[in-house]
Amino acid sequence: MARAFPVTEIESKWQAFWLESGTYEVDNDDPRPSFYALCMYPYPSGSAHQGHVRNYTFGDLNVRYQTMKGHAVLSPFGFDSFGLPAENAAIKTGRHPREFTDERIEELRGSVRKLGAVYDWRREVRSHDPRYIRWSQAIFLKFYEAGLVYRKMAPVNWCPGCSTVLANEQVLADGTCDRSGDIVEKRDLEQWFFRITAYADELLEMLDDLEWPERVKTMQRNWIGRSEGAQLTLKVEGQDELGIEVFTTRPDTSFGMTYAVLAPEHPLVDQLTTPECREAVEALRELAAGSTEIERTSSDNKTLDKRGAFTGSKVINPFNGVAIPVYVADYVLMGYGTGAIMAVPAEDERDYAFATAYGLPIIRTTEPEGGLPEDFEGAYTGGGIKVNSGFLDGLDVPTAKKKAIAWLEEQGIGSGTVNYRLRDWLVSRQRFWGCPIPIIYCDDCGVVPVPDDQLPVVAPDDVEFVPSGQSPLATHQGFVETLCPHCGKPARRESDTMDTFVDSSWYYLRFCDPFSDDVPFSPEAAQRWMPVDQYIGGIEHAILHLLYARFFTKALIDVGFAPGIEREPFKRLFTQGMIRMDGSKMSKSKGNLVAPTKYYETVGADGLRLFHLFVGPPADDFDWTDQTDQVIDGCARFLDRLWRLSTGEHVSGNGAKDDTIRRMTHKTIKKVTDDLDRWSYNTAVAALMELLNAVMKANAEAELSQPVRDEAVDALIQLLAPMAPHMTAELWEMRHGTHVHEQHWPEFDPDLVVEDTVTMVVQVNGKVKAKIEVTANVSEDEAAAIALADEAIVAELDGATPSRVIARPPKLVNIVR
RNA sequence: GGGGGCGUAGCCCAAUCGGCAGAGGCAGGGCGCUUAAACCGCCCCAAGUGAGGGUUCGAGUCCCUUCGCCCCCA
Repeated sequence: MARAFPVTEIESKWQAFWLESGTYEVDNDDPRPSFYALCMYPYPSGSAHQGHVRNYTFGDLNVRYQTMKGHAVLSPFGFDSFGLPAENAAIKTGRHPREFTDERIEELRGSVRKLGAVYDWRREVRSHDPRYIRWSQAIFLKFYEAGLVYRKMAPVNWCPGCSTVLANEQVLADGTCDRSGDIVEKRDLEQWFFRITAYADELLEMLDDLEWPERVKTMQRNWIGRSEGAQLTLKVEGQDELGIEVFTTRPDTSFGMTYAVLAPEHPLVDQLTTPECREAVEALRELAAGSTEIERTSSDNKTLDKRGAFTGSKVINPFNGVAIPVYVADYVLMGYGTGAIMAVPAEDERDYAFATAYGLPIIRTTEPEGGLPEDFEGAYTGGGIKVNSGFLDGLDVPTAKKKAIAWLEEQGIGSGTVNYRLRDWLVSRQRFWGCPIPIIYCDDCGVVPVPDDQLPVVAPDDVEFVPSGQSPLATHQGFVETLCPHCGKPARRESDTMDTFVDSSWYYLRFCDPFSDDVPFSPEAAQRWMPVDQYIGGIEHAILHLLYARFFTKALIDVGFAPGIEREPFKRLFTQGMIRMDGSKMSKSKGNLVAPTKYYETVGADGLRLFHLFVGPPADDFDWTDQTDQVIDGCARFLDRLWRLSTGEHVSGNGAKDDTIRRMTHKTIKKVTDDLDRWSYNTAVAALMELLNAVMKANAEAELSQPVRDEAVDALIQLLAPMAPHMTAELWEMRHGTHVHEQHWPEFDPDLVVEDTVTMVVQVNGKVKAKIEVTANVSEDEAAAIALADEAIVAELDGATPSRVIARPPKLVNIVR
């Protein structure tokens, strides 16, 4: 479409200005009150896509708005530059991931600048930069020293075809490798963990006070999955020294336990399996090894009858002394609780399904008020009164729980415990393109941390990427072979790298001070800027990234790296909606991207930004459709109209609309300010359009005096400045010779936003019968009196006495006949 | 299976604390401008809020049931 002004020229001009002038560079000793605005730093995937545009449009609006409100706004940018795509590309092309990554960083940085988003580029951080790696590794070792990092055996996804370890996202839903199609197996490897469970309670409790979307908090609560219950020992029949530790959230149902289940990986399986049962148990273990956790725990599993096997052993239910069979079943996971359960089919759905499939007895121990219906089938998981439960009979569920736990403790066979679904964070990745774990293995000295003066440990450049191998690090002699820092003898380096979530768990702290090389960040700088005042990103990071980052902040404080900062890193979180196309998420992998580039040429970054702000509530998803381009043109048209009004001739007017327009201008200032504070960008834009329409019309009809017109136009430009920064900068410069983004955010005159008179609606039985102009401060009694005196109302009532009059001055009176 | 979100003019969306269903945009129509068209300017147009029930003087908004789409978790 033809534009009213040279879009590209103006946008380049201002982008260069913002970069060169350093307007958005802030020093740590800036005297203004601070505001930390942060968008989740991106994986450098090349040129920005619409998701980035949306994200950085919201972020930039915050940066510019808060700057105009007088804050020193910390607005950093960086790159989450380690990760699988670069490594896969390296395998495909033979090029080093660094080259590939650096190119994409250049590309993304360039297209972010084209959007007109402003950052303090001096603070740029890249995960793969040795200066960053050095501190990721130092933090790892500090955590190790503090006991927050440890090693243990854990299963990994192993693809026999590729003879390599796969990340979870490389395993397809059907349990096959995304590259070779082979069935992925589980293999045990010695791996590194972060002890995030040590912070489970704090991570749960501190959620309450965060200004985050409720659903994100709910997701985190569910992920942590705190449950109170009991742990108890079930003694093996005939082998008194042997017992199975089980965890249950329902100790009150113990009298209903009719069998016990071990996870297939449980260490006691071998000992408890009798020779005649061995074959079936082994078959089941193989089945489980080849299944995903989702398959194993899915409750709509139709093949339950094939998913369990009797071990041949029995254990004693300590509550009633009954011997019950021990099964192995894959619906019990080794990672949850103790890896073994007491099964109560009457009161647990999966136990019920299993018991039904295997013909195991079902004993009900809870009766709801009024009893269960005759024909009730399935598990009853609600509350009620205990029955068939010995000394618990007649108690309600919570009381019975307490009493059962007390009894277990008395008997010395169990205790009340808290269990979490949250597990320790496995950070080992058998990958090349990640932050190397700074550990050396020595035959004599064991596990030895790399000394601080030898950090960073950086992956070598002279590696070959072959399609079907392990990480090139593991086979690179120059890397792996080293000397023990303790005894000086030959030793081996750890060749695993860290999960990239480690990098993204502290980058927001490094942004506070990316200049220091003797500390990860100076405590003073972190104290100055933290916590992040507004964090913006996608809902897909609702659980892992945000949980890990919260854990890191707390742990960094506790190990002494970040004294004096708040324990929660992100005070306010906003999660933007997804962009969908043809019903699915717009993404590179779906191949349904609509590149932003073409819009820069036509409607400009300003037009595209305005579209993203205007199309709907920022938190909602929206569909990119055939009509979208027309809506984008509509946004550009609005900018054109403002340009014309601002640069066009003032029609010498009689001032007839002066009062109306002045009031409207000030109301718009109030409305837009309120809307920006509550993330209602779509309505803020609509309010600006409304004002512009009114001003243009009044101006065209010669009803405005120059000062009123100028006041309105200036307000429009200032209010629009955080949304369409280039054009507003140009217009303001033309009008005032100064920079609009350095102006203070406009303030409204309170006298001009309140109306003297209001239209009061009078209803009879809820139906509008009259509209009367009243003074805005009319009292309840006056409003009722005015309403009842109205001609139309008198006629409507026809002499009848109203049974009720509800007055809500000054807007409404409802008369009930 | 569990948790959450969204259903309002042909389309995208407003209605902030329960008070006149309509702010804004797109599409469409009309008029003006034009030799003509585009652009531009002005005007017009339309739903009773997915469905059913309840609470209330009053429900798009609160509660229950139900349908559809989407997201997260299992």
